[in-house]
This record gives sequence, structure tokens and C-alpha cells, in this order.
Amino acid sequence: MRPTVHDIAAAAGVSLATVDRVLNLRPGVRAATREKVEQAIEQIGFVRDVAAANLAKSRVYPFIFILPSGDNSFMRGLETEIRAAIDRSVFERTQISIVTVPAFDGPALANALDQARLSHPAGVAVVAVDSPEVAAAVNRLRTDNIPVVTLVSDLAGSARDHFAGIDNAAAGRTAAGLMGRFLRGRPGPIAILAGSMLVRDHRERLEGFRSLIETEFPGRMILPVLEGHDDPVEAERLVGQALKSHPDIAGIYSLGAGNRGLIAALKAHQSGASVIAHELTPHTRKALKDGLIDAVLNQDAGHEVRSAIRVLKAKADGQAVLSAQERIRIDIFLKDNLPFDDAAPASEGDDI
Amino acid sequence: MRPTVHDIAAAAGVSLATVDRVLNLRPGVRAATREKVEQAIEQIGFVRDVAAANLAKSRVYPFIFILPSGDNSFMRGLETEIRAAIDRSVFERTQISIVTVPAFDGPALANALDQARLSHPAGVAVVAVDSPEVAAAVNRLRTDNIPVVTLVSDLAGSARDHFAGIDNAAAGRTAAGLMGRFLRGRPGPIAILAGSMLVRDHRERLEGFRSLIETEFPGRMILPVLEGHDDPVEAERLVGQALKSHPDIAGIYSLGAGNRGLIAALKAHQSGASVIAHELTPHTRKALKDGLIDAVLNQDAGHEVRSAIRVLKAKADGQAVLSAQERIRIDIFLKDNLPFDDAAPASEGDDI
DNA sequence: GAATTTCTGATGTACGTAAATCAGAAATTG
DNA sequence: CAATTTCTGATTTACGTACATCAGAAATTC
Repeated sequence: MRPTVHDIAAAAGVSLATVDRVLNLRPGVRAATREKVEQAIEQIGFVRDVAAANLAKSRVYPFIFILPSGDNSFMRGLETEIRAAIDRSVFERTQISIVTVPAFDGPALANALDQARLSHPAGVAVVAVDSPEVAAAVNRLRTDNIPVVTLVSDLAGSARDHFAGIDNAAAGRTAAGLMGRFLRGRPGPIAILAGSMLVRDHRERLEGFRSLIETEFPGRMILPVLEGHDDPVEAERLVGQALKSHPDIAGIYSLGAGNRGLIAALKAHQSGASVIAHELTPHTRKALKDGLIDAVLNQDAGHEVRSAIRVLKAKADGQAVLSAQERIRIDIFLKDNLPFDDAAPASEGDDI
Repeated sequence: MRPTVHDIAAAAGVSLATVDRVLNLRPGVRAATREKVEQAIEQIGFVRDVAAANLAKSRVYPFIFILPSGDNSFMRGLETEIRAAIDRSVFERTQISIVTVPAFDGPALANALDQARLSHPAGVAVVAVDSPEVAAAVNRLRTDNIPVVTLVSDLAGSARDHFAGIDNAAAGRTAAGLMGRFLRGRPGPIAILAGSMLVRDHRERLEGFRSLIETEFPGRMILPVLEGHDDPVEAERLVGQALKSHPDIAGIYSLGAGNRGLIAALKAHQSGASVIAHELTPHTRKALKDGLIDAVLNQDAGHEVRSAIRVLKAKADGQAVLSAQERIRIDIFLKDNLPFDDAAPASEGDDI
């Protein structure tokens, strides 16, 4: 049988009350006695029954999720997944609220983080914009001992507890490895469509892609990055221009959002380029099927949300996280291994 | 506040004891009263607090995992993950035992299942051999109301509750889609190395691969399947023979185990074929790095084990499973997106 | 050594559910 | 309608931990 607090008390020769004081870091225990109890805990290998503790505490976890507003399909899918988690909150003792802020807007995000701080949540998950003011706001939360998890896009130089997202450098390299192999024997440059260099995931993907092409497929030219700010209209214009001025483009890597515009431009120019994009949305799914896009790298929003919640809970309880379990995978979809067709895109699952 | 059993009692105008009888399907409640209680449960939206219930019941879940013996790297990695789960069993209220049986041996596996049945476990996870006697044994378990989850390889015509593994037909199609794109512009046939047609995962991968090549890349010849029984020595011999008699082989798809033999043969023949294999093991990892293998499709053993346990628990408690969460992804590894280098291969994580 | 202050023990209640007991009410049987 | 049998209610204990209260013991201070 698993040892209980009673066993500690017996082993240490103290009362239950003292054990409780030690376990919950309450004052009123002499150093020598505390030592004795801690030794007993060590010796009999006691581990607190979190379920029972949470029951006794009637613990609930108020969490705040902060993500960009706008009509970015991936972000709206992410929001759907958060709402799905809210539906489960009764079972999971969570109490999740969603806050949206304009995309790529550091000050607004920092402000939202400071706002969140005032309500003393048990944890915050945030799709980060990589700027110093955001890092500072995150650090203020950490100073208050509020766990922070970055979601989808990470944040440099901050004390965030965890990043719930894919390895974006690896994603860029994966795209490059696939692209290089797809283009074998076909000359022509590669165009890159990004959203904004203000978010770290885009920067990391770009860097991973570029470095791998340079080292593994030398001689393959990469055109200057098109920065479309995840806006379909802008993306369409930029890609259209590029296809017009470089009719020999062999490959296109779209590492951000705004793929609707990319797809429109591809259609308009009847480009034969091999295309790799990110995030499986209704639009990219259709383009895959139509043969306009060759491969889609996807991160599962549902998995990321669930992982963020698990990690926030663990951090709030001061528990260790099973890091292997929280690794978010990079899904690679080709036309032929798409998950079920009909369902709403947001319900396509993940993990765990 | 979430409603409790007391609220049901109050709402239905009955006592706690009666509510308990209804909730736990105990006898001694008149049909009319039972109805009344069930209506109250419905009305106030009561959901049992599983944590509290498990605490009260001092519930433990004795599970049995049955997997093939032998030195198959993937299966040994799977076993390592199960042992990791055993290390967590104190926290998870599980009590897991591992049983190994010879690979590809239906009768032995059926026997092991019947043996497992005698100990009345709360659930069984099994790497299935797809044969009628195994299906029958699984059905006997189900008759006893013991949940059964197939692991890695599924079982036709049985009443197993769940399959914790990848979509193997999709895996085969993914391999074919990649292979077709890798080989663009390069003539030559494709060789396929399989383990055994007695396991369903191999059959499904083969079928998926073959059908996609035929429809999407017509004209690409596929050589007769080499059945190497997941044995490195046999695989090396078969692949060596094939490379000798067909020096023009452009691609090789290894859909089972025994990749050590495949790699040895590739080295010996200095083949320039594009190679796609399954499962990231120390051997395939090294071959990827050395450029002998182009891509590895991987299923995360850790994720599969954790998923199997979650599902078995849910089934044992008569709870619904979050199917999106239990979808096992197909990881695609190229030389350039390998997860951390140094760690033991078995600790590379998953999920969840 | 008396008066404090600081520690420790004993005890009880709570969390939400499970499970058992026993008495009494209701329904059924003869 | 009395005698059973079958339900139902009331009550208690338990699971493992958290938390509060109060009395008494031990250490500290003067």
C-alpha cells in the first residue's frame, strides 16, 4: 500500500498536525522536528495523493488564454480548441477565460498580460509576440508566482515556464529537407512567404529552412522573403508579383498564415512550383487535394491547448511535467494522408 | 458550484442511500423511484467526480500488457515505455504487468490472452496478431467485461474496445506519396520489405502504399514483396538478392522491422535508392544521418502506451474517451529534423 | 524560577463519493 | 388483515489530504 500522512506521522514519531505543517510549509515547526519529518517522508517514499489533496482543497484553476484576434484560420481553430477545453472544465477543475488582442502588437499584448495579472489567475497561456515589453510583462507575472506557458510562438529572454508548441527550427528544416528532395533535378529558385519577423515561430522556421537549404542543397537560390503579415490580400499580391517577375520559381515555402492569398495567386498564375505550407485549415486542405500544395506541416491546436493546460496545472501544483508527453509533434500531411474529410477542421485531434 | 450527490437526493426527494443505489446500479430501488432519481440527475446536470469516487473506492487498475518477445528494437522500446508507466503506477493507481509471447504466433498469443483473463484484470493491452483464434480470445475477455485495447497492430473481427496505434493505411500512403515525389524523374522499380502478412499493420501499410503508387504514380513498377519476418539476417539476404538481380531499383520501402539487415545490405551494395523505413531506432537513426535512409515514419511508443492506459482506465470506468486526444500521429523524420541526438532512443516522447 | 513565547499534539470538520448497517415504511403475499 | 417480502431512509465510516482550533508541553526570555 502507498504510504499516507499517517505513516509519516508514525515513522517520524510526531503528530498528524506537525506532518501537515511540514508538508504545506506552514510555520510553527522547530527546525530539528521539520528535519525529522522530512527524513521520514524520504525514507518511506511518501508522495502526496494529488487527487485527494485537490478534493480537500476544492481546488479550481483559473487560467487565462491570450491569443491574437483577427480571421487567421489557425488562431480561430485554436480558440475553438480552448472553448472545447472550457466545456470540459467542470471535470478538470479549470476555469478558463479567453482574451484576444490584435496580432503582432507587442504593447497591446503586454497590456493584456498586465491586466491578466490583476485577476490573480493560477496560470496564463499566451501566443507570444517576441518583444522586450512582452517579456517584461511575462516576468512580472512570474514574479507573482503565476505560471506562464507560451503557446504556438515562444518568447525570448523571459522566464516563461514552458513552451507549448512545435520546434519551429526543426519545422523549417523539415520543410527544407522535403523541398530539396521534391525539387531534385529541377532548377529554379525558392520563394518564401512569411507573416512577420516579429513573431518568433516565423523567424525560427525561416532560419531553419534557409540554413538547411544552404548546407544541404547548395546552389539552390532563395529569393528575398515576402512578408505578408498573415494577410491573404497582401500575400496574394506579393506572391503574384514574385511569380510574375520570376517565372522559373521551382518551390514556394509558406511559413506563416494568409495561405488563402497564396493559393489564389497559385491558381491565377498556373504555377507548377512545389509548394509547402503550414497549418491544415479548410483552405490548405482543399489546396492539397487540388494539387496546388504538395505538403502541409501542421501543429495540432487541440494538442497544444491540452498540453498547455496540463503544464499550467502541474506548475501551479509545483509538480514535474512529463516532458516526453508534452512534446508537440509536427504533422506532415500530403494529399494522401489527410485525416477524415468531413469534420470541422478544428476537431481534428492530437496527442496526448 | 458543481452539483453533488446530496443535491440529487434533495432534488429527487429521496435519501443519499437511494441515490447511491441508483448511481452504482445496486438493487433495492423501485422502478418508479429509480426513474425519479435519474430525472433529477439529468435535470441538475450531475456528473460524478471521478477523483472523489476513486478515492472512496481506493480504486486500482490491474492492467496486463502483452507484446512480442525477441530483439525487435521497436518492441523493446515499447517495453521500456511500459516499464516507465509502471514507475508512475503509484501516482496513476495502475498495476501493470508485462507478458511476452513469440512474435507472429497466433495460438501462443491466444493462450496468453486466456491466461490473462484468469487474473481478472481491469484491462488488457495487446500487440495483436491478426488471426481468428486471437480474435476469439479477445472476445472471451470482452464477454467477461474486461476492456481490451489493441496496441500497434490491430485485430479484425474482434470486439476490442480501441486501437492504440497509427492509421497504417495512411502511413503506407504517406510513404508512397513521399516516395513518388522523391523519385520524380528517376526511373526504376520499387522494392518492398515487409515483416509478415500475419500482422495487420504490415498488411495495411503495404496495401496503402501499393494502391497509392498505382493510382498516383502509374508506370512505377513495384517488385514482389520481400517477407523478412522482422529478422535482420533474413532481411539482409532478401534485400541483397533483390539489389543484385535488379540493380536499377530506385526506391525501397521497408514497412516492418529488421532494418539492421536492410541497412547492411544497402551499405554492401552501395545502392543509391531512395529508402523509406518505419520506426526510429538507434539503427534507423544512424542510417538517416549517414544518408542511407531518406525518411523514417515513426509511431511514438510512449504515446501509444500512455494512450492505451488512458483508454483502458476510461473504459474500465465506463467513461467516454476524447478520441481526438487519442489519435496517434505518424511522425516523419528526415535526417534534419531528428529529435535530440544523445538520449536513449526509448525516451523520445510523444503526445499527448 | 516565573512569565512569556514558541512549538507540538489532539481533535474535529471538510472535500465528494462509496459502502455498509439497521430500522422503519411500503408493497406484496396468503 | 396479518405476515412477509421488498424498498427506502437515516446514519456512520471510510478514502487521503487540508485546515482550523485549542490545550498543553517545551523552549526561551527576563
